[in-house]
Amino acid sequence: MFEFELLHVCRQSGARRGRLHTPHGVIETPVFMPVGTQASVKTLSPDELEGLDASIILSNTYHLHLRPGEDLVAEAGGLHKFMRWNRPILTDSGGFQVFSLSALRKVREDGVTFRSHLDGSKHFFSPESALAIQEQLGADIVMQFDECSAWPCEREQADRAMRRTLRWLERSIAAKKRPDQALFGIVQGAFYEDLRRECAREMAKSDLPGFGIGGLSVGEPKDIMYRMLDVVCPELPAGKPRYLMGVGSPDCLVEGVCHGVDMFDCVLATRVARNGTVFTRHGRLVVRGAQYARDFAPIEEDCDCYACRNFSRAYIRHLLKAGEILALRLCSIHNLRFLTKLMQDGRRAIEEDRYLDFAEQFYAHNGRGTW
RNA sequence: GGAUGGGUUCCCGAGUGGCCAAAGGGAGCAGACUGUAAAUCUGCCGUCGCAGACUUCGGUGGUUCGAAUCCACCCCCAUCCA
Repeated sequence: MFEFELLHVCRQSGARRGRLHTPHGVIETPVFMPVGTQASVKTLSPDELEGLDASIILSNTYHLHLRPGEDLVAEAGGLHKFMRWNRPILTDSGGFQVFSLSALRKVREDGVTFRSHLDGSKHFFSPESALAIQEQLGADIVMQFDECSAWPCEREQADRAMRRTLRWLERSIAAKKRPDQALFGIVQGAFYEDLRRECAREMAKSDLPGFGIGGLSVGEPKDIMYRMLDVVCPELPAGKPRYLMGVGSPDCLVEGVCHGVDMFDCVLATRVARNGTVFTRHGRLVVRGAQYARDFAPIEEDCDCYACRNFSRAYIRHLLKAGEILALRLCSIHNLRFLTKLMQDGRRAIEEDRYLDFAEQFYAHNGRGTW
């Protein structure tokens, strides 16, 4: 029901080309997964996402638990049916929300007590409850409840969070009931190579269908993130997918693939889109900027997305300035298409053993580390 | 023609003797954004500039140590009455 095929490893770069089989269809990897936190990729319909070649999307345990609640989603027939998305879904466990809403939480061994950002009410998440919620939601891939640490992070704290995450993984495995869902562990260890290595090595002992790499892209320099990937990936079984959580920008995706990553998700594309910035092969373009007021060219001349095939920068800028919702949709469509296309092109480059060339060509135009 | 209320920095609008280059919005410009508390947030927003200086609150003149604020006249605007 759930299977990962490692189809090819690029002889030039070591980048991996794979295929992930899930109950709701096949995912070609490397893949970028759009984020639909509250059972919706902001501003877009499922039809539009399919048109963008999104093969899997994310949703979120924490947010859906608070609203509308997993019982309601289950009553609706599960998340796929509820949001009318028939392709695969991955739900994040809420570990990251606990991390990013740190002011409202208290972490202990049994789990985390936190306050809802919506109404201040008190809630408790444990590895078992986070998994139980995800089983009710019914995603194809579910993530373990983990403890994410910050940048920078004291070694002692990083060590504690990493070991706790390992223990929480064991509890998640023990609590898991649905055989049709794939449970991914999440490698932690902050920015300490030995902690990362140890965590990955320990996790690799569990026969998991895939592995998340968490706690990265939380403010550290990119080189440090890449070094962590180089430490972690060799420890993970080659035949299982690796998911770099919360990443990222176009350059991070290109580079992440070089370091052995198969799956990515990030809100950046859709968030910056709503704030008037679009991705292009020549770097980011703040289409909201005054310099585009009379620019009647599309965002990207040869982009096949709906926004680029039909509208000019000047028009989109006008919509942005005027506060029209269409602007947010057009920019989101473009940015997501940019990333899915980037992955499509990357997959072909891997198959043809020229991914390094592909990456270098990308950097030549896009700049390295501009995001 | 008469009565009343008004004219403030791009717009709206507060300010009725010094703490005013002038509140607050809006618009504009720029920046941020990486497992989404985000159609959000931050900064700038009279001119030149390091300090600081200079010009500004319909116009002109006056009172005062000092005026966007008080007085006189004038010009506009709104509403009402003829």
